[in-house]
Amino acid sequence: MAFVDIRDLKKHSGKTVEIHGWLYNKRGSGKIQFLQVRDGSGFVQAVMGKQDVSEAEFNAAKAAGIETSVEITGEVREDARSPIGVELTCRKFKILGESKDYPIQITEDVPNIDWLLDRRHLWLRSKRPHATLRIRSEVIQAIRDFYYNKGYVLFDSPIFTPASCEGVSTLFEVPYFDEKAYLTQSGQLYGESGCMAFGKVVVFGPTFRAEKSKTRRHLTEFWMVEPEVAFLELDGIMDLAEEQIRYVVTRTLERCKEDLKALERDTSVLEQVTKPFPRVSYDEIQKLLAKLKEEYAKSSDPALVKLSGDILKQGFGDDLGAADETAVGMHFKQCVCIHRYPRHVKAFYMKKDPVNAERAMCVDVIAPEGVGEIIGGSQREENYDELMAQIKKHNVPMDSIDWFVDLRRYGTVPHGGFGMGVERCVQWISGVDHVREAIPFPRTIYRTKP
RNA sequence: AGGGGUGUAGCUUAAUUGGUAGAGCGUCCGACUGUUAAUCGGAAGGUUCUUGGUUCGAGUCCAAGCACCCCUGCCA
Repeated sequence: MAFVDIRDLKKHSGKTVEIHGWLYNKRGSGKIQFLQVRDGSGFVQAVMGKQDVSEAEFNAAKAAGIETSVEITGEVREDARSPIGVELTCRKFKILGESKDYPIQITEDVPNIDWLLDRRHLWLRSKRPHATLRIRSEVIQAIRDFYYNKGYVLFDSPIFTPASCEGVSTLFEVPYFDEKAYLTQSGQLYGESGCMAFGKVVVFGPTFRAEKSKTRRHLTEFWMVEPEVAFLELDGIMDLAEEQIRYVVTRTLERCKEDLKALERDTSVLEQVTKPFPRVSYDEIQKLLAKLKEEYAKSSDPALVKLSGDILKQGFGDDLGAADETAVGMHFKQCVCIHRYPRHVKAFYMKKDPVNAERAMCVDVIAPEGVGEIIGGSQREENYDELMAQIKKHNVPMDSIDWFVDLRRYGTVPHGGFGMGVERCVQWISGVDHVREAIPFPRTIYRTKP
């Protein structure tokens, strides 16, 4: 007899089937045992009456601890009390692997996240990480399908790189035979060479940042999707970013209903993703923020008054701060594209705005609900002389980037792309508080284990 | 890197002015044939983060250290 996935049990109503899995929870008496079994596809209750099985089987079930792995044969029976509509009447029960004193309990008193992350290899079995990581899986598959269906070539960039792509951020240095290498912090420069060969490429892989960030938005190792397209200019880049986010969110809403429900995610803001994203320039956003700052200062809500104090802290001409992004998200209640930031706060490879030399042809997509920046992108500087000037200005070491400059020497064209942080996207969609819940084994400044 | 905070049983936590470290959950034992985070009865479980100091007496006060969390900055 073949094992049946718990999610498919309803199709076998009235029949005798075999399932295997782990005891998620159980309760019972001297005469009946209620065994909650999970197999990764779903949860079902197997009901074991004392007369249904041998005495040895009954006693084994009674003594089994949480997370014992089991094989159960039983009849699938419809029951209105079951959350999945069916139960199993247990006929045979076999223990595959014992489990005593399982450390993680099902409880209202949620242990702190650090304690749980120390046991992440086990915590993965619990409902909350299970739902979050299923959403992650769907998000990643949606991203891959989106680009595949649009004819993009999947273009893998190297993990070992010679030096900084952006010049400023801290890189992880690793010994590389007799030399030094660095773990990539972006595949973009390689993506740019890819798009000159294939037109439309997408880089999708892990990236590493050695910044000592200690916030709920940062990881030292995270996954990034980076499309790069030849002949695409800033408006087209915003179109692509918007279309991609819309596709990923609507598809996850459709296909992960149960997981979102398990996480008690209010999806009303996510559903706004079908509307066009407001596109606001940096200069316009400054005016809006000044207005919001004034408005929030008068609020009776102390949280808004505090936020008001933090808005526009950075001053005009500087990058936006976290409070600014929160205020923008609160105002629009959906994703917003902010474009044409001051050039001096952005990376060297971004194209100068032909209308205002102080501005860069770039765009950040800010997600609402306090998640902040999930996409950063730009049209790239395609002019050789302009690019060289920027490289010098930013002190990018020429000997590690000379190959990149070749792209402007041999048939340069307008082009651009963006990077989206997969974990931040998953964090937003699933509504989990911390980006570390959005990846199976998070790496942060103080955590490389398990 | 800067600012703020926390550390008591496996987990969540209480402990008045410095005066016997207590509870809920989990675990173990027992009861219960319809429980859904079951219920009821009982038991075990503590170097109060570490070291030093003040005191008749320290979970509580002081100092140093360790660990982690949150926020800011950097970014995705």
